[in-house]
Amino acid sequence: MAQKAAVSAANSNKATKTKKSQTLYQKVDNIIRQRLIDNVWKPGDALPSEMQLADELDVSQGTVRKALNDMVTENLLFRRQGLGTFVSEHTERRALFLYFSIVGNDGSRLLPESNILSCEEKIPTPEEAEKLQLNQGDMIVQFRRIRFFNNAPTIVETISLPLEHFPGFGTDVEPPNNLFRFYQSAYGITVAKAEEHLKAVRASAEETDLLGIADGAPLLEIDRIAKMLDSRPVEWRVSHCDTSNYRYVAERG
Amino acid sequence: MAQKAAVSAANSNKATKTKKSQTLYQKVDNIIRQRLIDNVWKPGDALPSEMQLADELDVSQGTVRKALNDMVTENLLFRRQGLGTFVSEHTERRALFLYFSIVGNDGSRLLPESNILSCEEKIPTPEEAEKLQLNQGDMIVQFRRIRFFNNAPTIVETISLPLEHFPGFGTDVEPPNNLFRFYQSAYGITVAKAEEHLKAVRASAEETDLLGIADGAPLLEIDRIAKMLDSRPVEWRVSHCDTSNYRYVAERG
DNA sequence: CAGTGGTCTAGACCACGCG
DNA sequence: GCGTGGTCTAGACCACTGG
Repeated sequence: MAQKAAVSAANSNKATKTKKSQTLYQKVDNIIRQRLIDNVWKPGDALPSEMQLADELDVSQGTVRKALNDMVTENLLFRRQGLGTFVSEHTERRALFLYFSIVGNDGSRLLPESNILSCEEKIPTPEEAEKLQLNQGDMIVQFRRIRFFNNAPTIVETISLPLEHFPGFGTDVEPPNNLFRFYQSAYGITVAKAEEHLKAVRASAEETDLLGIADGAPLLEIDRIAKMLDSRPVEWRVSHCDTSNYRYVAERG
Repeated sequence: MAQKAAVSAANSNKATKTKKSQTLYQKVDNIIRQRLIDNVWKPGDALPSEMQLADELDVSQGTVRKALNDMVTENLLFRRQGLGTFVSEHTERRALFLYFSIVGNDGSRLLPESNILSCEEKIPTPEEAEKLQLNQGDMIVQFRRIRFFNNAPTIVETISLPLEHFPGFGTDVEPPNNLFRFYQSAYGITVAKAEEHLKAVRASAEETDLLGIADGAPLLEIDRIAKMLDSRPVEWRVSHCDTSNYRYVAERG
């Protein structure tokens, strides 16, 4: 029989107060979250059933359910009635709807194709080190690529990664189009959330050339930090988009 | 005694199937939502307690709780332990954090001041009628304003409203800086969500002049439709922002 | 103090997916 | 048929608020 990993050693009615008051379902949440971070359960895997988890952690099914539901709303897990609870994967659809906000003027969604322009390992600039929260001496791998919608060049991207987490990236293998899925399958790194900063900028001479647009045309700059399950930054990406035929969408409220 | 408004007339164990399968808490949700739309409970009001609602609607407290919690995550309601459940208001903070995405380069949040440039009632163009889902013959009120951060002109906005919902707007009274709060207090209209479309555009000659920027400088265009509780559009706003010292922020995932 | 929402439990039945 | 998650109930106790 599996040994019980009770959430709390002493759960008597008026237990001695622990320093940090944390509810039961929060403890359950943290335990499950840690197992995702440790890759105990990998993307695509089914979790044990609610009853099994409740049994193992010595809480009621309702408490497990609340913890799981919270993680479902965070898109870390998803559930299918009659089947089970599963760890989210970075599928094409997920990349398209959760982490890619550029759509056609008619609202159509499509992942653009990519061509790598350059790739190098380098010592980070102070800005890069700060954005990726690097330690002294950490290296990064940085590459630029151009992206096409229906063969029309539309986006120029500069992507920086902490080399520590991505050994051999860009030298042993060609980076694929869907990067987040690749981070997950090749390095076990799951992108859990991202913060985007947007500005309007003038196209550089190089961008003018690459995108085939007028001199000094306006481009939409998307400056994004992507973070892992434990909130550490994993990727810094700056995208410059020609929004003549495309737009960035966001929901508020 | 208040008359019971039971959610379902016949709730026997194996009730005759209704055409649309809807769960109990969804019915409760819809009833409460409709009361918000009908202004039975106004912004700032406290709802009856969970037990009272459960009693009135003839369901358990847990079912009411689930319905209320769903609406809390939608920001329609908020709860304060020991006090009660309340209808959300468009306070300054709400406007700032939920519906205003422009922050300083250092991350500071501040609502800009506004000056009205022009205001008129007019027949909508086909595009305006489509964006606001107007019927034949409906009029709109349209005004332009310029917005300042610390006295620096930064945003030029064009705002269109269906006159039907805003009688006397712009003629009887000067539109204030915080519009959403004004829609709510003066017209009983609550903005519940919004969809934003972003592009990079060149400043027009007029904008160049108003914002004191270089000729043809890039501006961030925010094209937004704001919707009421029942999802009907109430406002179309196009903002052109000088993002030299400010940026638009969004969270993903 | 009484009343509110917040947490937790236990058990029942339903709806779904698969063999 | 069986196991899964989804819904619903009933009741207990806790934590917070205000008078």
